[in-house]
Amino acid sequence: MSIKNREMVAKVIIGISTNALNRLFTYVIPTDLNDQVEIGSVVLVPFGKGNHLKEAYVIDIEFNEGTYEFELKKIYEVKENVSVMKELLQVASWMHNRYQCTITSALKLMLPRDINVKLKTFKTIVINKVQLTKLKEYKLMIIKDKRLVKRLAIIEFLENVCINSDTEIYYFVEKDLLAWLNTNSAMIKNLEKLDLLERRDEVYERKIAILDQKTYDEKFELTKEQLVVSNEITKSLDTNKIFLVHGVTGSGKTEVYMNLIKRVISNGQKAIVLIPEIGLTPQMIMRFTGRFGNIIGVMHSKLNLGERYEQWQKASNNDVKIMIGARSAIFTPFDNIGIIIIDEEHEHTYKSEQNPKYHAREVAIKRGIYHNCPVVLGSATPLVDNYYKASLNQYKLLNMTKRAVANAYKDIHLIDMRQELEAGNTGVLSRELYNAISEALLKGEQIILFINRRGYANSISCRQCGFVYKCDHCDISMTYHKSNRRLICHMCGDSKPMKKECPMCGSKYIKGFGAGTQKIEALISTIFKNAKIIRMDQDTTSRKHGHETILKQFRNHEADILIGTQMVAKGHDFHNVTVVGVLAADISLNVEDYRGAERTFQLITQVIGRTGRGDRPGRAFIQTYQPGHYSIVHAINEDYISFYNEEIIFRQTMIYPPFCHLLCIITMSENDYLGRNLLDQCVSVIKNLYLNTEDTKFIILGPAKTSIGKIKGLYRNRIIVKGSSYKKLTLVMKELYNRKDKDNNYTKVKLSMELNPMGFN
DNA sequence: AGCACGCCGACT
DNA sequence: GTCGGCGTGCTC
Repeated sequence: MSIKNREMVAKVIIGISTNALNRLFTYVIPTDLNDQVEIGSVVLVPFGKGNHLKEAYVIDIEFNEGTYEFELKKIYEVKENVSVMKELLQVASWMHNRYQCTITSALKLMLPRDINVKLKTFKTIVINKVQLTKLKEYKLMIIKDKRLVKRLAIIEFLENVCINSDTEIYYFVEKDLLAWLNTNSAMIKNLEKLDLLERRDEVYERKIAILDQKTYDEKFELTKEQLVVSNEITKSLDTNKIFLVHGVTGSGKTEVYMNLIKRVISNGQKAIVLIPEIGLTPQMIMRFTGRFGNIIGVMHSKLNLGERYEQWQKASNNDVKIMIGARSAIFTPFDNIGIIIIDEEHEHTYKSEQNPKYHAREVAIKRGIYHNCPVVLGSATPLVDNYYKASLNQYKLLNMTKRAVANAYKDIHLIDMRQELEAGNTGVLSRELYNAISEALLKGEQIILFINRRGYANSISCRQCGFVYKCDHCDISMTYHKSNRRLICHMCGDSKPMKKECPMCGSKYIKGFGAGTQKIEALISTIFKNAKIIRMDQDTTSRKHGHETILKQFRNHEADILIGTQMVAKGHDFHNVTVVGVLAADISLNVEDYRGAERTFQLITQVIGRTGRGDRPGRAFIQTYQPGHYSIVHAINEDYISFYNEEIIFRQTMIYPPFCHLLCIITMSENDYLGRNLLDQCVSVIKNLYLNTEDTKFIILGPAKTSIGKIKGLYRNRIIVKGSSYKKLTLVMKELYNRKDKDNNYTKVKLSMELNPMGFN
């Protein structure tokens, strides 16, 4: 028998994301599908007792050696138009190891969500030169026939348009034509029978609104500083170096990105640009489309299935060469990537909160190695971890310290809320901020107020002296629990009693921060009764164009005061805003997370970056009970490096990342005791594990309740394992998952593990 | 994810 | 006896 005739089999992964199925299954490739099945193909296979057709992904193809103890089933169908590139198959397998996710769940990120979406088509009328001539002759034939007036009208219409067009072939959208002439398609069909025109199904291109909006900015010339940074990266375009661009707000990082991409494109390569959330940065995309036109694609969570499919296809077919998108755009099916850019790299949105809990930066670096292209991380407030890597020369640090465009004067006020209390002001607004708002309202100017609720927890602090209850071991704010009137550390589980007086100054003004955006909105509206107030938070922006609607209303001055969470602080320019305020900087500072100082620094830096952008001077007011805290002081002085120097010492002394990796293990269970018990088991396993060696010892914190102790009837408990080796911690994860799977005492307990999570809720 | 098998309690 | 609850195990 010749090799040609030997039967082939495909090794596939079934498209069901579960541990038990995270392995290869073998299917015969029917000879008639031989040409279609390739590595990376998406196929349908009969699976299980019921032989239900399931989606599967072809990982490998080999000859059928016939060494199977069971009868192989056959591949039923091959999906056209979709497949996974070989490089991305590798990425999926790498993700399985790194994040302990199923290969299927990783592969699903690399395919359009519903691969069955058909490209939408619509009837198009096509007329060529020959047909046009015939059409004219036909018109003369029927011109006197009174029964054919309608037909004549159509012909005249078509003819007129053709005369005014200078192409060889003429296209008309049938439904538009019918609407114009108030008729139906029967007439057109008759003309088709006479071969005077042709009706075709043309692919309908979904218009993605954002791609139609263009900003043509004249400024192509780079400033000296932009040029230095751009040249530095250009030198390394054929390496997989990682760059950290630390550029102050307004230093023009986008211009540098566009310059680099221009080079990459002219080399015949492609580019991926990640931004935190499309809804927040439409201007960025508009600038890109203005500069690069129709080779831009977008990919983000608010596109519908059809839109996603089309963008994916365009990337796959080389119709677009630059993909701008949120986290998932890192999986764009590009071959020959020349650069990957991650803007605002410090943003938490780059880490997925669902399985697979991947970090887009890590995937970017992985892809960068394959494509031998640079990865550029940009931020005004780099993640401490990444700045540390730059200090070790693992990343190449590039600085942009100058604003590209001169700014209006800005005026920053740090307000000590303890003094407000001393003066008898117990409200949410300091006198200074109140006055500033009143003045601005009188002048018809606008105000933005931030309430930084993210990561909010019921921390307890003294409004007279600024004291905050912190854990003695973890140096992190403790959380007050009403049930037993104790303060608990959600890192390690240690607790202490809550006293009625401040242990520092003895005052009675010791309590928690409570107000969310809604409550603040109500309070502010009673203070400024005549002002129109608009709120922007997760509740008000969940709809498809939620962000844009609210921001547009505010830009059109349909409201005087905008109250919002951190999302408001992102790159928006409101030229009529002259007052911005952070109502309680302490909320983000006193979170039960070691990143509280970092988040506070980021927030204040962003808020300050928003002021003085127009031609009017801007004023920023930062209210806090801890005006001496290094994150606040350095943010006010716009001094990242001093902040970093203090923060890195805190991380080092307390052993937090980047000086360790954190493995966060959570159990969720109807039975609180059972969940906690499983964690106790985990602790003893980890302590005795062969991986727990003297030189890289694990530090185990907890078990402790999570900050929200019970969600949907399930009690949540947690341990945190600190370790120096990422690899070892993934092996711990694997070991614990395996043991739990085998032990049927805990089938009712859900176990969830994540390495280096962005938050601790 | 499904589906079958099998073990147990409850019931015509 | 048998019906049906769900816990357990397997899927090329």
